[in-house]
Amino acid sequence: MTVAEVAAEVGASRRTVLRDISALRDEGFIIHTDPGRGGGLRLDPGSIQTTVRFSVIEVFALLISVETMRAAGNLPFSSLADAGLAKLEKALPSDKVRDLRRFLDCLYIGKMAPQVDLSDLGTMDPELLPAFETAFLQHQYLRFQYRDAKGSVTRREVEPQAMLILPPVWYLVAWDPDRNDFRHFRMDRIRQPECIEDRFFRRRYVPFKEQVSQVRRM
Amino acid sequence: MTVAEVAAEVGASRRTVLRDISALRDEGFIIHTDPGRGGGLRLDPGSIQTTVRFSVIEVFALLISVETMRAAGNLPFSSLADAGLAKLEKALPSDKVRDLRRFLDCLYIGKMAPQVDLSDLGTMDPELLPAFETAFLQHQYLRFQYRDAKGSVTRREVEPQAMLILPPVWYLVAWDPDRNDFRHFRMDRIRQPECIEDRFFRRRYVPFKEQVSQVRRM
DNA sequence: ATCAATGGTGCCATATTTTGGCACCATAGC
DNA sequence: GCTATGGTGCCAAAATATGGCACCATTGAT
Repeated sequence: MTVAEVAAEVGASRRTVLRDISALRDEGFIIHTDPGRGGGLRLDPGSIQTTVRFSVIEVFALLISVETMRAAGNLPFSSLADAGLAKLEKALPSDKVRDLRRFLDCLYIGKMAPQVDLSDLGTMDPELLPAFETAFLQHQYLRFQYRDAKGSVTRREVEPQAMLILPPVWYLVAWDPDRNDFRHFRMDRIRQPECIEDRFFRRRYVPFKEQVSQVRRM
Repeated sequence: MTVAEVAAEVGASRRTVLRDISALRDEGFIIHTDPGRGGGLRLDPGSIQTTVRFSVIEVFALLISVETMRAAGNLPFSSLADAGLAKLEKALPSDKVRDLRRFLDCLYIGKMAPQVDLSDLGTMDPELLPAFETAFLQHQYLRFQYRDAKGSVTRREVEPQAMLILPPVWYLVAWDPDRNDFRHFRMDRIRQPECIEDRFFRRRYVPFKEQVSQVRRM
């Protein structure tokens, strides 16, 4: 298109369109121009940028998802996804980036344990991530309802110490003060999670043995 | 904080700050106010929205990553990630959404084949996704350099028919006209991909057998 | 060589939008 | 009742965007 055509289309003057083009170039759009008779404007489609607005927790969820995928060695087209990730992370306020790092420090990934029963694999409670965010970062106790493999439901009150992924199952690794030992809880079996103001200290969690690596970032 | 304090901090008038607060509320920020002596403003931290600008191909890469993760049954905190995904998809121009769907139609995921040698697992060529986008959506031939398991390098010219994920390895499934059969190419062994204008017809690809499902969306 | 069609820039008056100040209202605590 | 707070309507002033004009550079057609 020529500048005059664009101006007619949007109902602005030639001068304004030229100014807008200059502004768009400053914003990163790549617009080729050909002067002279038969010339005009060409917008590089690859340079089109779309604007997305996220809440902080959404960025958090996306980053954790993709980081986990990377840790599983399963991130395709990584340099492009990386660029997107970098933008996501840059969008987070700096204190939230610190939180994210600390959260990822608690995240471990391993191979699937072959003997796990997947027939009843459910979805996680939507409140789980916000609850984890508080529980892990503030070292607060977590109280929840847990349905074990046999179907019996109990109420637990534990110290969240780590998260363990044995794809496709996610586990909460927590110190159970009642039983004085670590326990693994399948996240899809947790309901009604809530944090308790009381604080605890972090314990040393040694994941099973080999075959488990930490989802680290930078 | 009080409005007067905010005004002093940002160097604007009380009136302007009040106008800006009203605008922020229109944008979805949740700001509680307490009138009367000792009152002031309180910003709900959960309502903070950050603005991120993506190129179309970055959105594409992120969506493919997360969709694949979902197909692998490995998407944690899904309702929150979903909200982020929905925003990402909404940010795509509608013709690109159609492209994305068609691209995902070509994507299959299965269990890891246990006998694969992962010692030389490399990273994909950054040009691979843009090349795939053209090759799969325009049904164009793909030409590339391929280094096989023995290390010998050949040049190929094939019809891209599907992508197969056997985590953590990604394969291009393509019809090789020279050999008159389907061939599987590990994506991390592909270099210098480029599309050729010639078109081909889609062939019926039947992935191995069971254990492989399609990464479908909606 | 000349001419017309194109992008591009500088300048300035005009149009539009934003800002600041003021008066005033409602509410809550002292 | 007084004071400190958020909130609104109004209007003039300040800031910004727009449109018009003159003019330059480049390119292709005549």
